[in-house]
Formats: sequence, C-alpha cells, structure tokens
Amino acid sequence: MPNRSPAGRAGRPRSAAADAAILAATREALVELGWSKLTLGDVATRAGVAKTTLYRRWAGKNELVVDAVAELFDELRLPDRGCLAADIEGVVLQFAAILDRPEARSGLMAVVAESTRDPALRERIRCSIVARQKRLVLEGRARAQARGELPPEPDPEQAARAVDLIFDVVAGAVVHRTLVSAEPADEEWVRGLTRVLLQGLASRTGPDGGPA
Amino acid sequence: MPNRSPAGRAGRPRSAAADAAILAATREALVELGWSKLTLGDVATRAGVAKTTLYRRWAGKNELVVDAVAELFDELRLPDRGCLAADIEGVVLQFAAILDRPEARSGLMAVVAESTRDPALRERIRCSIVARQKRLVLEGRARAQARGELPPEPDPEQAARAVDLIFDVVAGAVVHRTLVSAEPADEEWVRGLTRVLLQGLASRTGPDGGPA
Amino acid sequence: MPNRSPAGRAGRPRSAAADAAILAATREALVELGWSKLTLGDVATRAGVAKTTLYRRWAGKNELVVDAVAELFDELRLPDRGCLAADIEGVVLQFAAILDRPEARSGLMAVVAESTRDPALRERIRCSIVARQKRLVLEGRARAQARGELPPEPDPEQAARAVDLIFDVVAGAVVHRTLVSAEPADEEWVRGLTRVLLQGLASRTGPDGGPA
Amino acid sequence: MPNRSPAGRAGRPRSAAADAAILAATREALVELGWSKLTLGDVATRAGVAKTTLYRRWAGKNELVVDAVAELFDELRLPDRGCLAADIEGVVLQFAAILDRPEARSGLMAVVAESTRDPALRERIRCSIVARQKRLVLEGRARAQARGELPPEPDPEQAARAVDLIFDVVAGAVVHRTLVSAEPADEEWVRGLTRVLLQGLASRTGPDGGPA
DNA sequence: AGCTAATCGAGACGGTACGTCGGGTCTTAAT
DNA sequence: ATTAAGACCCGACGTACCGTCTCGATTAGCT
Repeated sequence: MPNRSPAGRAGRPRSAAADAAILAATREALVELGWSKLTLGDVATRAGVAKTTLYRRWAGKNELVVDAVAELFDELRLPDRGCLAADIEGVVLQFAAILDRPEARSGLMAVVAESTRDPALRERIRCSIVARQKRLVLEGRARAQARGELPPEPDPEQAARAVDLIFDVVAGAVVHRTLVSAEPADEEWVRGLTRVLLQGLASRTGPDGGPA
Repeated sequence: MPNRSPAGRAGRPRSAAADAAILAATREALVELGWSKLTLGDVATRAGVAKTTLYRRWAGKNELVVDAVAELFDELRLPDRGCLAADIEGVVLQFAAILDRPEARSGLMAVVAESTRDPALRERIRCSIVARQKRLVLEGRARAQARGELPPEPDPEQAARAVDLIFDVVAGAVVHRTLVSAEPADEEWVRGLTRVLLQGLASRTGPDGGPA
Repeated sequence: MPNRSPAGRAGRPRSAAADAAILAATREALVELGWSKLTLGDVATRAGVAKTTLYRRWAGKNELVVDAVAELFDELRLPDRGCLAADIEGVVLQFAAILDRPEARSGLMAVVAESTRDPALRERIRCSIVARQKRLVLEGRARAQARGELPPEPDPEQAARAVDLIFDVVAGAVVHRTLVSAEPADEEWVRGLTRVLLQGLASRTGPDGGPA
Repeated sequence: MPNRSPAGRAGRPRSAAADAAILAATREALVELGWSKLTLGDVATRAGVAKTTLYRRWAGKNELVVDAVAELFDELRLPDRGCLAADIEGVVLQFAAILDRPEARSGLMAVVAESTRDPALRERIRCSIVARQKRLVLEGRARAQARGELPPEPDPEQAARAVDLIFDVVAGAVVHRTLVSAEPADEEWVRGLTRVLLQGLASRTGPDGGPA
C-alpha cells in the first residue's frame, strides 16, 4: 500500500482514484515494457498524474511494483475439490496461471532480485505477496486434517518447518518451471508435482523424519 | 562466453587477459554494489580496461552478468558419498553454498527476470548455467541405477519428464528458500528436501506414474 | 539567445541566472582551453549547472559559442571624435581590441568555419554578431553626412552596396590582420587602413563609381 | 608536406602514392562532410590506407587539412592583363573562386581557428598558404612599377608595411564577403574593391601617409 | 638469393566526450 | 495541502573518434 497522508487533516486530501490509476498503469507498463524499461515518468503519464503525485505515495520503482504485482495474488483461493491432491492441484494451477501473466513474470523476479540487498523491500514482499500464498498452505493442511487425510501435528515446531519446506518446494518448482525452464506448468506437470509431494510427505513420521 | 573475434586472423588479437579481468571485476562489483547499482563503466574501471573493450565482447549488462555468474557454477561436482540420498544432499548443499554467495544472489534472479522478455538471454542462461546443473541430475541417476538404487528407465520420454520435474523441484526449492524465504538452506533443511524427493520418486511406477 | 520556454506558464520557470552563468563559463573555457578543447560537460560544470540544463537551452557547441561571443560585441560604440576619420579609427580600434581577446579569437573563426555548412548557424551569426557591427557603419555614414563630410546618397541601392563593401573590407582586414597574419591591429595600422578607405571612397562619384 | 621518412635508407620505403591518395581523400571528405565531421579513420578508409599509414605522415587533423587545402592554392597565378587594376581583379577573382569551393570553405577557417592556439600550426599555414598568396602581391607591385603605374619605393620598411596592409585588406575582404556575408565575390564586387584599393593607395605619399 | 628492416593492412586497445535518458527533487501557479 | 507541469542536478548509458599498439604479411635495398 502507498504511504498514507501524513499527520492529519488540514489541506486538500489525496486523491484515492490516483492510487488505483497508478497501480493499473504500472501493470500496463510492465506488460508492454517489462521491468527494466519501465520508468516512473512513463507510469505517471499513463496514469494521468504528475510525477510528484507518484513519489508522494511510493518511495521508488521497487515499492511501486511490489504493490502493483501483489494485487495480482489477491485472486488466489483454495478451492474445495474434495480431496487434498485435487485441492493442491487447483491452487498450484492458479499460482501458475498468475506467474504466466507478463506483468507478473517481468516484475516478480526483479523485485526479488532487488530484495537480496534491501531488507525492507524483502519484508514488503514477504507481507504483500508471500504471506498471502503461505496462508493457503496452512488452510489446505487444516482442511486435510479435518477430512482425516493428514494426521494432526503433534510437534508445532516441526509442523512449521514442514509448511516452510512444502511452500518452498511448491512455489520454487512452479517459478523455476515457468521462468527458468520456460515450460508451461500445465495440468499434467502439476499432477506429477503433486504426486511427488504427497508421496514424499506421507512418509514423514518421526521428529527426524521417517524411514531409514 | 564473450563474442569471439570475427572469422580470421588479421589485426591485433583480442586480449585473453581482459576477458578474465572483466568477469572477475563483474563479480567483485556484484558483491559490493549488487545488480542494480552495478555499472559497466565501473566494471571496466575495476578491470583496468576501457569501456569499449567491454562492449566489444558483451552486448550489455545482462550477458556480462550471466557469464560472470556462470563461472561460479563450474565448481559444482557430483560427489560419491555411497548412496543416492547422500549424493543428492551433497550436490544440493554445494548448490546452496553457491547461491549464498552475494555475487550469485544479486545477479542470478536479476538476469532471470530480464530473461522473461528476452529469449536470447534465456537461452544463454540455459546453456551457461542451467545445463551445467542438469547434467548432475543425469549423472546422479545413472550412478544410482548402476548401484541398483533406481530401476532402469523403460520409457525414455517419461524419463526425461521425470528429470525435468526433479530439476525444477530441487533448483526451485533451493532458490526459493535462499532468496525469497531468505532462510539458510542448511544441512537439516536439505535432508528434509532430499527425503521428500526420494520418497516421492520411489513410488513412481506406471506410465502415468503413481499410486492409486 | 537561448531557446525560450515553450508557450505558457505551467511548471517551474527556467532560471535566468543559469543563462548568464553558462555564457560566462563558456567564455572562461574559451580563454583557458580554446574552441576545440572546450566541452559542454566542462562548461556545465564551470557554470554549476547540469548538462541537461545546458542542452535544454542550446542545440550544441556552435550555438552556445555564438551567443557567448556575441555578448562581447555589445560594448561596441560609435565614438564622436569630431571627424569621420577619427570616428572610424576609434570604432576599428574597439573592434580590434575585442578580436584580440582570447575568447573571441578562439571562438569566432571556428563558428564561422562551421557556418559554411550550416545556414541556420550562419543566420544566427549574422543576427547576433554581424548586424551589431554593421549598424555602426550606417550610423557613422549618417553622422558624416550630417557634418557635410560625405554627400547624401542619391541612389539607395548603390548606397547599400557601398556599405556592404566597406563593411567587408574593414571587418575582413581587421580579422585577417589579427587572426591570420597574427600581427597587432594597433593605432598605426588602423590609421593606414582608415586612410586607404577614406581616400578610396572619396573618389566614388558616378553610378559605376570611380575615377576616369 | 607530410613527415619524411626518418634517417635513411634501410627497409621498405614509404609509398608515394599513399600521400596523394590521402590528400585527395581528405578534400573529398571535406566536401562531403565538412571539417567538423571529418574523421581520420574515414579519410584512411577512403584512401584505401590503414590509419597507421596516415599517422606516420601527419601529426593530426589540423596538419593534414592544411596540406590538403594548400594544394588548392597552387593554381593561383598572376595574370598579365595589361594594367594594374586588371591584374588585381584577375588574381582576386581566382582567389575568390578557390574560396568558393567547399573543400576550402570548410577547411580553411577551421585551421585558422585552431591556429589561434597553436603557433606551430600558424607557421605551417603561413608557409603553406599565406606565403603563396603574398608572393603575388609582391610580383604585382614589381610589374606595376616596371610599367610605371606605381612609383619605386624609397623606404623598404614602409613598403613592407604597405604590402602587409594591402594583403590583409584584399584577403580579408574576400574571405569576409565569401564566408561571413555569404555573398558572391563576383566581378562587379571585385571591381568595386579594386577601385577603392587603388584609389586609396594612390594618395599615399609621406612616411606617415598622405593628405590630412 | 637471401637478409634486414621499415613499411603495409587490419583491428584491438585505453581514453575522452558525446548527446540522451531516467531518477528524484524543486519551484511554480492553480485547485 | 495537494495537484499538473516542468525545470533542475545527478549519474549512467551506449557510441564515436582519437591516437597508440600489436599482429602477420609485404617489399625494397643491401649484402
């Protein structure tokens, strides 16, 4: 989200419409130009707004693009398809569909790259984008436990580690498939991923993990 | 690799020392400045080379950084630790160690981001960086089959798909863990990943794979 | 003069101080470096101004130097020394004094050389520099006619041709003496020139001019 | 003239054809591009010669162009038209014709401009170009004195000053007319100039010059 | 005929300046 | 206080030319 108005009340309030116009213009520019050729002056022009107005709300290109891309992930939902495998497949396909859109492809990896040297930016990404996705993993596990497909977690700490692992595996695999391998993360591929994942997790038992 | 001299022999040959100096300077600058603040003029200065010399060999920042980072992956080796699981853990740890170096962190995601709009760059990444890694997966499988840990592949096409999947999962997971989640891909985490992976793959059987 | 702001009033107005600083810096650089070693980046630095600010106002080195040198000729005045010969000597000495200043020596011939391939530049020189000088010839003739030293001109067209000739002779001779022959256009030399000029002109009578 | 081969004899001698080709290519480039856009690399290419070959003979652009332009003035001759006025008109018209050629217009003023900060270059110009012209003035005076049109000079020093003045006036006027005023130095104009000049000089008498 | 040494073409090299572009900041007048 | 407009400083861009250098290949004159 953009910076809120400082302090309080006096003077002309900021235009709410401008925020939406700027974010939309940012996505439009990402599609047409990609991250590296996107300029804030151009975004301001597309949004019908002065550069000043843009800089009053966002600190720079990174922050703006994070917000613009984050909105794309708002539509992610955990579908109820009856069984865990189908649920996973559904949400992974949604995730892959978002990553397939050019405004996400161009922008997402770029801000991640920038975040390797900017902890504040990393935190912003984590809150705006990653947390939104991780929540789905938690929901999915809860639902599967309610269905009896997964056993309840005895050790909360280990459970958290498992969630982190699953999340890195799923998100990482989809990102790698889509952006690095540049192959479609289609239904067949997602089915294979899901199978490996579920089979791999099913065997987890002890604190140090399962079978010898 | 940088552009080679055109065709023949006439004229002063290109300095081989310059190539090495430039790539080293690029990595040095990546460590100190990161991708976005790295400038080709600065790299040239560090390398003790004129800017024109740099542009004669590389088309731009993207290509240069790909080559500079690719050299980091030259040291990846498939260790022989006796069993498949240990082999995987060993190579994944090496991979994670490389991704933990600041010159890789800064540069790798950035060029991947750029490659989403530049097919030639993507191909360059694939050849210089990805292929080097994928070879290890193939070697590892062959060795495991020789040991009897994995069955021989009846269907070559399906086998190729399996390699691709494994590769996307492993590489993606390590990258995501290291750069997005920004948590260390340490021995414990790698052990968990390996277990999931092997368990998930062990169950693959039929042409459409998995368990009922 | 530099390019004026386009049309209207919106936005921050151009700094008037910058114009003066740039022209002064240009003259300073001409003195120190001469035309060929003068760089716009250096001028901008001396003026305490960004390069873009300079390029917003002038199209290039040629136009800038024309304006910078033109200001030198602002101080040219037609002195009233009582008789035509003395008036001419006075103004020619002033002209020679200006041409003797290094900022004029370096710049003037160079822009004239450039103007041989750039009609717009030639026009700019004519308006900014030449016209200022030619006005003095007209003034001087009018004053001499008022004094009775010269007869009134019956034929305006022929009169104009005479002015052009005088002007080319005087300006050309001083320039050639100063810059090509590289000898001082001192009082003695100017007295000789004036004598030749007046004597030569005094004999002009008929429409085709001269002495039998 | 270009630098001569060093020392003496051993080794392959310099190609004489190259000299001529380079000077011709220089004039060709002056016509097409003008002084400021002329590059030595381009001249070398036009002459079918390596840059090294060019630099071995000339120190730089200035020296090269002086030599290339100087050759244009080789064709200046003092015609014998029977009387002094006609002789002057003839030689001035020749001079004007040369100045009207684009290779001279572009190059001549430029090297003069450069020479204001480079005494060696000025000397080279004086020897290669100016002296050639001044010789004609001396010849013309001698011939006129032989004809009885001009009295013999009693005071050699004053005679030299007169020659210098005439030369600066004539050359300066033609240059100014052609390059600054950008009007043709045609027959009519030259006749006017000649009349002023002869009439002005005819009255010269005493050491401090003539009539009050 | 074989040496010898300076020449030749080609083109890479370290520099310097170019003119443009984008990032952020600022100063206007208007809302 | 905010807005649109646009000038401002800064720094990097990628290119062009400079003048030098390093190559391998000629090529004359002297032995």
